[in-house]
Amino acid sequence: MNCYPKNYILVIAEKSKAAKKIAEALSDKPTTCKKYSVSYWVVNYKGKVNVVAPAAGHLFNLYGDSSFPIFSMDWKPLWEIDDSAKYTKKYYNLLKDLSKYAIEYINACDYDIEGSVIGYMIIKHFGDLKKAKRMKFSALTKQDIQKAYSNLSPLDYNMINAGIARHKVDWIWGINVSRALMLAVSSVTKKRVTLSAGRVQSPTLIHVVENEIARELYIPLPVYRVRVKIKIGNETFSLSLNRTFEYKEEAQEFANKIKKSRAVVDEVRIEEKPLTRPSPFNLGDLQAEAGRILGYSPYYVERLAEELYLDGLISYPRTNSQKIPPSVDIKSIVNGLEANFKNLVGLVRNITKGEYIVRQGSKDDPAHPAIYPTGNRITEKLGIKQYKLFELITRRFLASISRDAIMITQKIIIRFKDVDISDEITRQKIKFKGWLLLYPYHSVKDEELLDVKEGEEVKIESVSVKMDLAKPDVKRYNKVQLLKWMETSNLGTEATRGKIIETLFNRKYLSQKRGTIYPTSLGIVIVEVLKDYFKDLTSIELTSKMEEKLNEILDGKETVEGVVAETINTLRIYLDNYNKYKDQIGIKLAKILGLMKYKKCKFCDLEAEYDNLCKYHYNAYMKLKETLKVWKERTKLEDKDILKKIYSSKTTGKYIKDMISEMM
DNA sequence: GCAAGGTC
Ligand SMILES: [Zn+2]
Repeated sequence: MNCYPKNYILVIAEKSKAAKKIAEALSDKPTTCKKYSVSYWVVNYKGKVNVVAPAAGHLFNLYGDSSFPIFSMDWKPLWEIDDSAKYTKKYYNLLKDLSKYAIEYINACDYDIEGSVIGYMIIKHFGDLKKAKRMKFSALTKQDIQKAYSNLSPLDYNMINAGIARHKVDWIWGINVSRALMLAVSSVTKKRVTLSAGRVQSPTLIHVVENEIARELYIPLPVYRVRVKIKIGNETFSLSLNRTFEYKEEAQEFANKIKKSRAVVDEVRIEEKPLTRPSPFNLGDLQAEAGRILGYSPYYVERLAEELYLDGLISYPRTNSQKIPPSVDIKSIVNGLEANFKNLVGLVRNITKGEYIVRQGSKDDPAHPAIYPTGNRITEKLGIKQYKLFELITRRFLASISRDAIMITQKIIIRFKDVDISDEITRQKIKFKGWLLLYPYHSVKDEELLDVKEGEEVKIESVSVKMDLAKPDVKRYNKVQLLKWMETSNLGTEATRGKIIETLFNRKYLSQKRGTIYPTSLGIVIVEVLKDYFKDLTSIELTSKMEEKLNEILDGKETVEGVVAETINTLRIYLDNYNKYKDQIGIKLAKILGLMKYKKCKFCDLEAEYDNLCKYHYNAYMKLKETLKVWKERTKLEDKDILKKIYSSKTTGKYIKDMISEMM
């Protein structure tokens, strides 16, 4: 068919892969055409000529001049305003050209608010909104696409407006507060530094900072436990009883009672339990597992997965879904994988006898299924890191369609008759390995069961009291754990979480040591400034409130103008206050950036506020004094010995250790 | 130059 027809229906897809799928669903033999080195397709469908052409995500973005504050912005071609998005120019030009001779437009972008904006902007700038329709599909399968094509709706203005409001709210908050921070510094120092704040990045930074401060102020408290060595038949076991005591005397008293008690095997419980196979990956799970197993950072995983997707080896990776719909032909995917993963395919056939049942996860996505291998064989040579990720995705997919493992657990309940206390010994054995063979990245205990019978006598060999230190309930984060926190806090999307974490590193708000994330002094001060002057931006509630507003727009109860006006009003109040304290903020930031002299804390780069200590080290000192009293009461030890014990514990926070080093 | 969101 002619690549330059006239009077056709222009079908706009969000990306090239989707355009191709749509064309193939509408025709068995779509004509592939190319312009500006971008492929598009011409098909005849139900007697009409359709041209299916791709965008590349957003081709338009918000732009405003460099004034401050700034509340007016316009949509501009992305390639004009962002040097790193020059590649969008060819898609822009293609859609502009193809719009000229179209008589109808169909927005066939992903069915979510961003997809609605992407298609709307293209039709608005190049085509005719009065001749536009929306196509709604939830999977890029032939049936879904054909069904969607025959049930076209008018343009979904509520969704478009919700998307536009999202762009504007983020832009207004982000650009203005970022400029406020930078201008505060430059007005005091005449120096330009890049600083930023935003709806997603700022609550994420604050979470790291608050977590870190709590962790570095941690002081373990002593607890006492009773350990019992017992003998059943010829075998000895060591039990650490669950009960904990604050005071050594209490623990000793309890230990004496145990020592005098008789003991017996009260019950032997043997159970068979499935160890459920995992669901297929969504992007967050893939980033978590690739981090845990391969040591890759979340953003790197997203980039590699994108390449595998473009190579045609895996399905679309930026998805939240853990489900694979029945329209996906699992059998032929497994057959296809045989070329590159002969052993794994052999294993999965063996385990399942060729009957594959996907273990569907609970999470879903409006536009895409879970990540799975397409079954295409590797044609171009993959780098080793890419190959490892592909193998991980393949193994996870095969595990998800295989069978649950079966575990046998044995619980031996030991009862100390005279004190009426029970404890247990547990053993577990793998009866059927199932998916564990395909996805061998969990250490699952496989032990022999014990030959112990109910009513058997238990000999108490020895009883002792041991001091333990309580474990902290705050843990430092690595990138993957931070990304998972963002996910559960509903911050960012699949495509942006990894990138936003990298932004916090690029701003030098965060640093990393052996994989563990620490906030820098600059990060800590940025958090202080945001908490004092732009409180809304410090909370994840800004996102949930925004989403409520977007839902109101979706329900037709609110408008873009209303939401934008509300944002501006809130921000204006903050900015009025900011103007009063601008120099103070600038000085505070300039100091930590090394642009002004100041008196540093004896132990860190923050400003000394209490004699020669920053407020965090001062807090550490106060807390240590209080905790010392508790320790003394419980252990009856000398201060010096207590400090030594606290200092030598791995769990003690750094601020606390700094203060102890001062006192010893 | 600065956000967050698409996609490469
Ligand atoms: Zn300090």
